Amino acid sequence: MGSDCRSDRFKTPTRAVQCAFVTGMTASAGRKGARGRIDKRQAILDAAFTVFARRGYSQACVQEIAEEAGVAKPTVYNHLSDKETLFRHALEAAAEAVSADNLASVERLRDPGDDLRAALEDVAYRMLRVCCDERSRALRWLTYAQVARFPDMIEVVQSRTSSRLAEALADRLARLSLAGRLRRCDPAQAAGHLLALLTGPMEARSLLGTRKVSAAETRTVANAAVDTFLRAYGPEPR
Amino acid sequence: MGSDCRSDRFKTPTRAVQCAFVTGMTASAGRKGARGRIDKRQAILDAAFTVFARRGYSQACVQEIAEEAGVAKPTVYNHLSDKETLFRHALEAAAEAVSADNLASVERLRDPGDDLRAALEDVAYRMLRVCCDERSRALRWLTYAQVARFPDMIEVVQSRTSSRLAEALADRLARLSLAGRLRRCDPAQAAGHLLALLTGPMEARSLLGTRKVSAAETRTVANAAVDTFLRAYGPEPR
DNA sequence: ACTATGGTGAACCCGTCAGTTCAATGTCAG
DNA sequence: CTGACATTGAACTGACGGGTTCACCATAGT
Repeated sequence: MGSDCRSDRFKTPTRAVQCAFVTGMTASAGRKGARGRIDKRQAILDAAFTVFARRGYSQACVQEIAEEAGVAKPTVYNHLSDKETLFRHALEAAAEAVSADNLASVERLRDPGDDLRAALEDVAYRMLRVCCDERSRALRWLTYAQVARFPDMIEVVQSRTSSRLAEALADRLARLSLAGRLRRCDPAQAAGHLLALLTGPMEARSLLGTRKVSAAETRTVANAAVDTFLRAYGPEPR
Repeated sequence: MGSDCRSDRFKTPTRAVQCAFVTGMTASAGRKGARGRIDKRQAILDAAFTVFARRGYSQACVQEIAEEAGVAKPTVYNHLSDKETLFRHALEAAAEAVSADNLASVERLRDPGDDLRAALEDVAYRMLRVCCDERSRALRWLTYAQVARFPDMIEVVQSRTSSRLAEALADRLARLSLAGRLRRCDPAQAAGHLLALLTGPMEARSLLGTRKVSAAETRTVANAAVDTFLRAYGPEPR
């Protein structure tokens, strides 16, 4: 069987690519059984996000996505009709994953303990980490970059990330306000302001994500934001 | 005479080419009748930004830029060597124009009068108007969208817009702090926080610029930001 | 062993578009 | 008038890439 067509089997199996990029799921090896098809679909979606994040939409070619997924090009089209569908599904999955991470961070405000400032600083740092990691950055970038082509994706992504995060944070701040640990205020506005104080300076420092920001620097940004936030929204002196 | 037409491929971008299109002009148009002595190069750069803003980089074709400028395609290549050069020059000019507008807004803080809050609200509203108008939005969008292809443009644009604005604002805040009208603080951080409080909520409301935000709503955002800012950075009660 | 299912590589069609060439035209300098 | 030169429309080249087709193959379930 060593005919010409089999002679190129020395291609490295890039099948073990990081599926964790989008889904955060463990890279369950693709047993080529009944589940093979599902694994492939997942691998393709993961690879799509990876490549789109690397090249941008128009520069990413389906061939590269196929290679990244360790799959042939026709297989890609077999699972997802075309490039646009690929893009939409990949972004939506990534948005969902980011959302989960964000909500997990905020949840820590449910029991802030005695030291509210410390709790806020902790949550702030975690949110910055999530908001500025590679996946999150790529997601925002891709969405923003393709406004002209897919304007509806803004709504899809925004609702799953910023909006959901702001709402969850507002919930926690409302409780804190009611408990007298923050002054009486509009919790939605307070949440918006806290998030702005965090992400705004962070984006400036990272030059829209192109420059690496150290953990210490991130902590500084987080603490400064919390300080300003507490000056503005902390409990009234009575 | 336009003797430099062919020879300026590598000419420095010296003259900040005023991208008039950004100032709200509508496809100004070198009308074919007036084909005498208009500066074609200017028209081409204006048209380039207009079309890039409309379609994005890769979707914009040089043919359309030529038509927008009222010029033939070879003429475009006669003035600017290729599409990339077109893009870089157009963006840089737009950044320069946005910078000028931003600095003009901040300059109003030089003599804030008796009512600091009112002065800040006025300046905040003006900055929001500048930061969120069509030209500014298109500029940020294009820069962000082409990070993968032209990573260096981030630096070019950022330094002329965000950074320059933040510095100018920090200058004014430093004076106010020294005059006892704000508490003692790091002016750079204060400026960063004020800008974040303004642009963050604004971007959320406008869905990254896709939704129109009314003047009244903009005012609300500005006033809320100033309120929070003054609570955090206002003069200490002593 | 047989067949069905889905995967595979390679070639292919086709549209788009950057960048070029060219002959013709318009405009000015002298 | 004439020559120099920018400009123009149109046609052309070459690259690139989305999407399809097809003949072939590998494995699973029977």
